[in-house]
Amino acid sequence: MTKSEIILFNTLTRRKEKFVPLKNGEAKIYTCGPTVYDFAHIGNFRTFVFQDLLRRWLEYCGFKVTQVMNITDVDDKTIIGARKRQISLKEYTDYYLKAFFEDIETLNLEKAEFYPRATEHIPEMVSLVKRLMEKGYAYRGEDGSIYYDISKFKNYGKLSKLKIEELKPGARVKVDEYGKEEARDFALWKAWDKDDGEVFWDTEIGKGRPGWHIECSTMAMKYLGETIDIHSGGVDLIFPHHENEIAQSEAATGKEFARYWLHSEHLLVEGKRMAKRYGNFYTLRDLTAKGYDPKAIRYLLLSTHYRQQLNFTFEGLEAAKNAVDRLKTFTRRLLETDGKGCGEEIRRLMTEVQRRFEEAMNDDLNISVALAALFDFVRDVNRLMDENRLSKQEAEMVYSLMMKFDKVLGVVGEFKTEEKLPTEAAELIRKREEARKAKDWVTADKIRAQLREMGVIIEDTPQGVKWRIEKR
RNA sequence: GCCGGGGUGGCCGAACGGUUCAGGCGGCUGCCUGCAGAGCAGCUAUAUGUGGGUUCAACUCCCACCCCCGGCUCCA
Repeated sequence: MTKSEIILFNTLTRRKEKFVPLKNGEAKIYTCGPTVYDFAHIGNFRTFVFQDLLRRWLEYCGFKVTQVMNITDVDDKTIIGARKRQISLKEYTDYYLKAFFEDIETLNLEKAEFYPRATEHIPEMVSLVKRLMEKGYAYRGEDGSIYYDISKFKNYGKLSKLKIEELKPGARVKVDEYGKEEARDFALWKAWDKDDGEVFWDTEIGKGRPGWHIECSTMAMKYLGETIDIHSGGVDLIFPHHENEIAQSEAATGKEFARYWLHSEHLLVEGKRMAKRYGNFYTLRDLTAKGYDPKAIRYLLLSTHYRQQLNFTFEGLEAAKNAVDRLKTFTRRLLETDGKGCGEEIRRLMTEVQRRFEEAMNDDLNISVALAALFDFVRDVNRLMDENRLSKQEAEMVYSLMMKFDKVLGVVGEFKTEEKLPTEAAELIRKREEARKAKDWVTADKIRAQLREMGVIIEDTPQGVKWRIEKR
């Protein structure tokens, strides 16, 4: 574990706080996941990548992380979607859930320990709703739905810093649409109506389906306990979603629900809010289909501090790709290095970069500063290699360090040194060398182009010709 | 209307009351190279939305204004 401590910005207090987990050395985190009604878009992934970075940083620091990411597979959008396609809710959400898991892998997100689905936790939700009714926090509305009476929860608004009284005149509050007593109350359990079709559960509290917020309270407590260390999601979830989760959970248990609340800012695309009507709405698949490298996308989403709005542009994506290439090229070069050795200097540089990287990340995941430290290091070590002053053994140490950093960043990946060169490529390289010896540059360049077509990249260096296979 | 966040070089993006404005990307020049690639070195004019103020010193603090983004029960 790193000696210095992790500082995180807690939305609850609106200040940076030292992270002290409930249980020494363990971090229990709940990260709000996707509603599986469509392919997730890059805005969603900005948040998921942030949550991944958080998780990886905690692990780097030696914490045993238990992460829960919920899967919302029953709500208005999923029900409507399934109905449009005339398939069951499960069939519909399974499809998008599978796609989500594929996307997670594409973006190199570490797997959470649990991905609970709302529909698989109905009994637990029902019992939480019952508990809230027994304690007098919930009531049944005229329509048969069960609502949470926010006036009963004295701390309502503590996360979003909204005052109940000021919620009322809000322009977007639809009054009297349902059978709630107060427009601001929210549904714990929605009574079945004909638009729900076959989607309902017959339970002790009636025929219907759960409200949105109850799943998170229920599943967080089931897998992580009544008080969790960190809860996170996009800023848009602060209100009402997270506020309501607090109200439900804390009313039921009388205990603090989550100690640290972390929220990531939104992503803009070309300076604008991402929306289908602006034509700037992208899923991960849209981008990979255009040929963009997932590692570059990950880097771009990662490289801006999570509490800063991130402006996603194709120019930026191009830049991200080049930055990732620089790290990759550097790391690969380490494997081929066999110089004289520089002794103390490399140790000093390694100590320095680790110190800077860790200090930056510990400060509320200040990734920009951490990356700056990393790139400084890359430049310094490149210079050592240029001067033939890095030994094989030293290069191996640096390579291990790069892998350690990449365990956090997830953009470089391992290099396989013993990739097989196809025999025909080997033959071409031999021919090209002959041509070069004879200073027949035309033939040499032709063969180089030919190899490139085959996906074999040739580089002439003072140490002889080097090749690598570039998969596409 | 109420409440937040932000405006930094060609682009992205840190920092902070005071050493060179970090780092990345792009462009240019040089070194290396048959060329290319990679790398290194240097350059990219007086950067911090505007106008005031505080201070020996402000991008950093204060005031006003302009603009952008967001929250105020769909939303990552």
